[in-house]
Amino acid sequence: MEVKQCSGSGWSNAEVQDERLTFSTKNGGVDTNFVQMGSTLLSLSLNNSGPPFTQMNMLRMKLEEAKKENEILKSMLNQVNEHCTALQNRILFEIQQHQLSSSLRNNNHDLQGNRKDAKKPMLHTRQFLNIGKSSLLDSNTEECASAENIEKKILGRNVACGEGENINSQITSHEEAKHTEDQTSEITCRRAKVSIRARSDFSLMGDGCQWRKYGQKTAKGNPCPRAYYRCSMGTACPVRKQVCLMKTLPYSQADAPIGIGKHHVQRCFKDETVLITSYEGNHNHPLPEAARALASSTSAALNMFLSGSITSSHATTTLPNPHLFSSLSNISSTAVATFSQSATCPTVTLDLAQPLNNNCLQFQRATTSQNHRQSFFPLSLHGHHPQNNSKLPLPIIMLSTPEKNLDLVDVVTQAIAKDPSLKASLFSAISSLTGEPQNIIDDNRSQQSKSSSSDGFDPCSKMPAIPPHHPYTNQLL
DNA sequence: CGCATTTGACCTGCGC
DNA sequence: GCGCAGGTCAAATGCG
Repeated sequence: MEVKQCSGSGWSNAEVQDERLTFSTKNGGVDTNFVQMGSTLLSLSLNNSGPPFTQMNMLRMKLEEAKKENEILKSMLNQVNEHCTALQNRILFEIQQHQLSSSLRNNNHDLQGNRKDAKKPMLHTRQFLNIGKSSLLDSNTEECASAENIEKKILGRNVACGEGENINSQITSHEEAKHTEDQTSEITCRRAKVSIRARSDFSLMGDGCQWRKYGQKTAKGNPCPRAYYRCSMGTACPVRKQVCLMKTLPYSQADAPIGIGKHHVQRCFKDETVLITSYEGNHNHPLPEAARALASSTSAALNMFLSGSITSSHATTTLPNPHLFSSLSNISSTAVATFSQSATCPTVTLDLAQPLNNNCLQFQRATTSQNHRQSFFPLSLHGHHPQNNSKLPLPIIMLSTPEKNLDLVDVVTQAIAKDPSLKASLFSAISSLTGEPQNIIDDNRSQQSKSSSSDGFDPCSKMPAIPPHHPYTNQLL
């Protein structure tokens, strides 16, 4: 018996996968040709032919088994990721629902005293929901009932965005409910916006997605036209992207694209080396690896905003994800995320153009006043003062305040004491992240002591941070 | 010929 | 109510 098919480089994949081999035998001049044998026989035969074949075959079989297991694990991981995202979305909207109902209750109470003032906080929520003309809040006497309707809408949106079309199909029996859900789903997917400021030598910011340009407009007072792109990777993908063009060049004159697809030049008006790209909506299709990382971070940033700061109009934190952003900005490997409640929609601005120290966490907050008073709290990520080798590392205020190099606790305590809204906002944000009420100041100290003793603990973790492997659903790219 | 971009018209929201 | 500005549409155009 001789092994008919065994190439010099080894067994073919097909043969190994089928765990069969093909043999040719000659028995008394009668060629039995190719006989396919089971793996057991094969193993015995190979044992007769020598140890190298047996080991190689065993290794290949193990490799195939590992591959199969890997595939199974991959699919399991994808499922877990999807479920995780669905749960995250559910939590977010439950929080929003809670905040909205609280706000409505407050409004109803305030309306008895001053209706105009009571309308203001609702405006943000309403704008966020984009209820617009069909406002459920127009009637004073119906506000309680309207609150219930809004909550239903939010719940429907929760289901729509968190669990996708499967859940949608479960409630098709109620046509009106489905219509409302579709609307609210669209609302959520379209209204929240993530803007990225990135310093780049290239004319295009490759994000791994395919975009189709559908419009261009020149903004008043800005010589740079703004271009509008629609995601063309999926059918009817709702994601849109807009950029400010430095100049209107034909594609042939533009720099070579980094990613897939073609884009126009897009620059910040004040700084022509800065690209400003705004994303809006959620992809309804799987993303390529290149786009997934950015999508996960932008969605994480937005989740931070939606989960903890929906009632505040402006707040900033830093997203420490150097691997992700290094491809987008050659200056800074951190992103300063600015959360703002604009007139039209909540916006998260990831500023990669700021020349920040990589080891610094910047926390910025502004009041809800029109003046947008801002406080900067850049914190050392590694928890120690660069000029102080204290064995007990404490984050230090290093910049932007007159009280330079004061202990974080002292300065934050002062800042919180001076600004009740900051205190409330911090409390809300931290509570939403940890799921439990917290004493900010006390926990700050305890966390710092924890951080000094635990490996890999990031002082940022008390701030909204990007999960290491955020699923790519709920993307914003 | 098909696809992507361009560009003027149209729509919509907001401020006065 | 009106005008403005931003956003979108869709026919025209260009390119491979």
